[in-house]
Amino acid sequence: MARTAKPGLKDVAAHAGVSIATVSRVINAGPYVTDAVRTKVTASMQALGYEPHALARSLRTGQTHTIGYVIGDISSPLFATIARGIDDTLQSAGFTLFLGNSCGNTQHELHVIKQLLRRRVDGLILALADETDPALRRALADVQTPLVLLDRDVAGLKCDRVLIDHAQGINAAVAHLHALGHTRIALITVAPNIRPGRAISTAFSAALQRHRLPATPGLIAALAPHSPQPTANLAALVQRPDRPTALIAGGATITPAVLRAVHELGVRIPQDLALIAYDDTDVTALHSPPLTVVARDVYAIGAQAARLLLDRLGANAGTGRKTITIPTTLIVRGSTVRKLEEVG
Amino acid sequence: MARTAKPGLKDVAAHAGVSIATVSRVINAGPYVTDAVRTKVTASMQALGYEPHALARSLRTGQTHTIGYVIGDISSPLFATIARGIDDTLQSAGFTLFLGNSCGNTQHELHVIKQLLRRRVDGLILALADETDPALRRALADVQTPLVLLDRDVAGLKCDRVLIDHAQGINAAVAHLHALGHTRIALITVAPNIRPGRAISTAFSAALQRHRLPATPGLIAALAPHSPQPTANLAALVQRPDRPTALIAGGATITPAVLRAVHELGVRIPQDLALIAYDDTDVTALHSPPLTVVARDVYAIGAQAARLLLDRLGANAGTGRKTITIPTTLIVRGSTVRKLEEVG
DNA sequence: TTGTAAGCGTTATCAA
DNA sequence: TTGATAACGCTTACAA
Repeated sequence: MARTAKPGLKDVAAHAGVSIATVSRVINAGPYVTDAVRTKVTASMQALGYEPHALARSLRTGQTHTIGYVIGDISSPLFATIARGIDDTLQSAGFTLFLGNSCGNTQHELHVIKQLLRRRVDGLILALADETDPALRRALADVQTPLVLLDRDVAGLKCDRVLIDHAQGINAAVAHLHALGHTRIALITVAPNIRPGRAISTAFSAALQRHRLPATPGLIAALAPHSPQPTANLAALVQRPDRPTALIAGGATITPAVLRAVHELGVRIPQDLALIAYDDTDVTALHSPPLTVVARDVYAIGAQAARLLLDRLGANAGTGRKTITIPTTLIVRGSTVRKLEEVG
Repeated sequence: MARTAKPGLKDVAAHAGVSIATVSRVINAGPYVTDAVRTKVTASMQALGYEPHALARSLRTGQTHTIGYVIGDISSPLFATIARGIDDTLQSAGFTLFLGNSCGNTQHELHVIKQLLRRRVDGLILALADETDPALRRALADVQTPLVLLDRDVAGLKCDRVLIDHAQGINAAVAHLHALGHTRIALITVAPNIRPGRAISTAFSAALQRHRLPATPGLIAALAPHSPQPTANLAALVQRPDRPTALIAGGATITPAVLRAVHELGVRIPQDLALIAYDDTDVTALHSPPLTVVARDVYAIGAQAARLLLDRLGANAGTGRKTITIPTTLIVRGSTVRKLEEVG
């Protein structure tokens, strides 16, 4: 009984005693099909366990109903939530998600993107590892497939984007720390070759200025992802004669690294150092003390990106790039304010 | 200059002044091609920016060089690491990963699996949300595509598997606690409708017996993923007259939930309760105190699963199901043993 | 309302 | 060593 090859349209047609065109019409809910024929064909499909061949269909129609999502660092705490946002939105539109991990390597990233394009994904959602890479920028410029960038800014590339309003959260963070009396505030954030690194640094400097706080040189550090440096960085910061009394860990991947450094060096939070981290995750929420964080609706990042793509693929395509901005907010917790029992 | 449609074999052939068959041979490094022709064709491909159409190729060859990875809970801390293990292994073999998230819903899971099969993935790696579901089991039985199960046990399904040796870690955990003088040990783990839930419960009971410890009823609780119950469960445990002095949180998704409950209830670790959690993640390592954990090589789970699949797809296919077992080890940290300064 | 047949971009078989 | 040509499984004019 075991059929070796999966049944095709032809087999169903033969079984039902109709032409393959008719079967195709039934499958695609096409017009001009008698109810009698429809039920007969449906029965045959069931009987044979027919499953449509998506590849053949795509070859014919030019649409794959797939979206590629490429991220530099799949172990980022944000990744899963963004992916869920994308996936949920896509599923409801009948699209399937294709995942690509570039391991932070731009060359590899380029390879993955190329692979996805060969599979003719209908769209691409990208969180590039390095938006400044010339080869990557050249390659992206040629891409005809709709693109959505996640908090990235590729010079000269016209495409939809979902951006994070880092300034909002960083402003609130600096204001909060200033209000608590901190004047020497340090920042450790990601490298400036992706937008978050630049946006956060810029926003931080601007905020200091606005609060008339000194922008002490050396109090801003930019890190490569998964850098082992936080310990060294933090050690250097803590040993300065004008040691900062507060630190902002600017980036979801930066946060665990900084926390490890904090533990290794025995720095007490918030007594020795007030700490504001990025993103409301298990790591920040379950920390002792719970961390004050700059938070954002991570799920929405994915959902909005998917929506942008679906919009562009739809009939209401529209022209011109669209940009969606996700706000950030400050959630105050114990890492910046001592608990009552500790104060008393 | 902007070509609307991507160039195909035909265009390259015309540009190079050869037949499409020759171009195809060049692309596939086929035999019987003059160097002169090869360079000429290669030049044409470059000039036109030719990219092979993976779908058309797959339709012809019957191979997609894609693997589907379906997981019940994409926000599990294990997911990313497993995916990296799979991806790294696949990449080197020229395969691309297709991601499917079922959100813990079996019906949705079935849909996702069907989608992937329609896209003709060459293999499927599954971490099912509920291995006991009859509809799912029936569907899987019909699948001709190679399958690899991740720590799941579907009755009657013959396929390769990567299993976790939970007994090893749980034994070590119970032995460790017993050695510290604990006699009333509780377990909170995942539901028994997936293998980890059953394996962990069974191993736990067996370990208690081996250590001649009482298997007090009510000290074992099984939870649905993302259940809000841990607080209630833990509260109930802590209020018992014979309250346990130690708790094992059996499952990577269980751990954060239990920690939240611990914090909410103000239970002190390890003074009020010794705690052993699952998996060496940021959450467990950065906790205060750092958690004693049952750990496993999570990356290897993915890597081995991918390897099983590649082996089965290769010429050396072999027959009979293969099972790879990943060991678990106990990493002792502060959540079961007080730090010196706290003791002194 | 249904059937016939062309073609989507490849690979692979056969001749030349 | 190369070229014509038939599939792969499907959708879609166009014919009937």
